[in-house]
Amino acid sequence: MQKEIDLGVFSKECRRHNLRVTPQRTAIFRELAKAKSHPSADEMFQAVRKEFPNISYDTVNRTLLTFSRIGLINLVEGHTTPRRFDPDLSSHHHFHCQQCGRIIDFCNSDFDDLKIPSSLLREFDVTSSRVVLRGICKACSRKRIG
Amino acid sequence: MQKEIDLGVFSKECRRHNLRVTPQRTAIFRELAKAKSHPSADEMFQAVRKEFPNISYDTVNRTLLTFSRIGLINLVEGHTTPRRFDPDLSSHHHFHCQQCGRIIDFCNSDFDDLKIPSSLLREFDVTSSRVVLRGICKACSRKRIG
DNA sequence: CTTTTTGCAAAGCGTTTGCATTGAA
DNA sequence: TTCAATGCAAACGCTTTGCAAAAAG
Repeated sequence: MQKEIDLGVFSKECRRHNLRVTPQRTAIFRELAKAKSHPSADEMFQAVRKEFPNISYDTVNRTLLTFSRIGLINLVEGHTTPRRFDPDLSSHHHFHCQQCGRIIDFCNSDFDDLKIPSSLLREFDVTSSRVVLRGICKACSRKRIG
Repeated sequence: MQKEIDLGVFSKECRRHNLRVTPQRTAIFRELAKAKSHPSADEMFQAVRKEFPNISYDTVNRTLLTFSRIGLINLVEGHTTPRRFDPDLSSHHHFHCQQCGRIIDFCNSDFDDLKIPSSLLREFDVTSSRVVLRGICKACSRKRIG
């Protein structure tokens, strides 16, 4: 089940975004293909380091941010710091702006009533569900054009 | 549109969880009712401080964590630190365990095909959607019983 | 040769900890 | 009177910054 590593796609994407193909970036890209579900920058650093002992944490962290910026990987939403608290306990959904980071609430009754498959209910004790959309908010897309 | 403040519910919930009703907690609870969408601990600190000048950041932060633990408020998922990266670009969904913090991937084709209302598409430039479930994972619920 | 990228070290930001003091029940 | 909650200050974890040296194109 090992993901196939396509270095051609990698260097093409780099060129498309005017990024240089360095040994460090290549090593990080290779390691991502082997990565377990949702690695942190530090986990990636520890892994890449084995193949590339002189690489710095910094380069790994910056490269991961670069890769997520150009869409080679994604950032995963989580309940981490700086924490945001939500006093609104009623059912609602979230739009995350990839540009400004804002999280905007919206309501949608279809999304409130999602049927959670029984296979999932057997595996998890589910207490809530939410639809999370990502993209660019109105304010940011105006800035891009203007 | 000001949310109604029910201090009765508040003190009942505190008693139910063996938490003492202190002036600090009451002030924070009051302020939460006025809060704009997703305040951070520091934003809450700045707000509560105006009514309660001697309160410490610490108390505000700890109290917010306590409130979210007993379900008086929620934590909001976001793309914050420590960051987690996802090399899997194919459509999938997430289960967040509230106990251990793990994020578990699952696939579900119904969730892949959610119809995003055109009212939302007019407001946002949506690039991806995901269902995020919260609850307790199998491993953690075994620990609770055993 | 030019411009990006790298590695390092220091700074930064928000959170957490340990502990003595205070105060709710 | 007891035990939880508070406030403070220091420690901590992870990220970011500034910059000189190295390397890609």
